[in-house]
Amino acid sequence: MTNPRNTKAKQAVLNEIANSSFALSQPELFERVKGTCDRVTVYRVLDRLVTENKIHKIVNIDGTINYALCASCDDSHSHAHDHLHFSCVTCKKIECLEEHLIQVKLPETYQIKELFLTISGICPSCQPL
Amino acid sequence: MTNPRNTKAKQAVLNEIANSSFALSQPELFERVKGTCDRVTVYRVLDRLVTENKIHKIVNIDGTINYALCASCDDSHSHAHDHLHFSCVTCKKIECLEEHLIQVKLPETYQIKELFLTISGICPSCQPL
DNA sequence: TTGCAAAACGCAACAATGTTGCATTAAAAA
DNA sequence: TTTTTAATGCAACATTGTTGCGTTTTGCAA
Repeated sequence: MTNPRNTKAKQAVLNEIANSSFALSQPELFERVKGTCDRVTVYRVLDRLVTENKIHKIVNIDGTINYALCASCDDSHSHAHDHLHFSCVTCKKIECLEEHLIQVKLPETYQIKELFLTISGICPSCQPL
Repeated sequence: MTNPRNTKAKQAVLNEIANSSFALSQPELFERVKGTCDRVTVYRVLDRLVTENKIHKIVNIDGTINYALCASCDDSHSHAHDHLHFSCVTCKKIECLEEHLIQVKLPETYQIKELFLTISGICPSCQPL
């Protein structure tokens, strides 16, 4: 295993992700760390952070890829994302709902590896009165 | 409401989707109807078919977008895709498992619109002995 | 503290996927 | 058959992501 390094770009990207209440895409992240590093670096930093289990990748319902911290995750175990994501159609934010675990029964001829559940709708902050 | 027309391109695309046992992406579809119509037309045809509720869009776990018929769907009702998709890590094919409906309970502060569940794993055809 | 190996970076170029504008073609209704 | 306008082709552009390579910087170790 190679030694990961702590660089300015990595810190900046991780910081933005950590301080955001919702998942961010690469373009959104680049916008926020602009000046700190190159566009390509953001891609590479994100790949590394995912590999290091610092962040995880969320595919939104429209196919866009977003990144978020995972409160329940630490470096010591591999990621098993059997929790769900909520995607708000109003504010477009993506939340992890880690307390909601998913269980599905399939015929035994299917071997399940991972579950990806995203629910679209209106989040609490965007509810009309 | 405008009148949809039945064109060669539309028939060709729909035909490929109907004759495939798994969901196809735009590039895959274009490859299969090459010669019949332009690349851009495939995009437009797909948009129209989705609007007309003839096919539905599936976002795969890697963010790629695929299209499939929905056996249980007809033109008379709006699409509610509360069934799940199985994405095989071996053959890369995506299947609709329409018999498996999903039910999730969230706090009432969340207003649910649609559910997107994709399970990755190994499909029956790709199981090792 | 300084030197060094390689991890990480910037930049340029490229690739894949999707979108838009506009003039032309062709469905399907009159 | 004529007419209307949905649909197409083509060219140009936009966005997102990738690759190669020479240069910089980090973290370790002398």
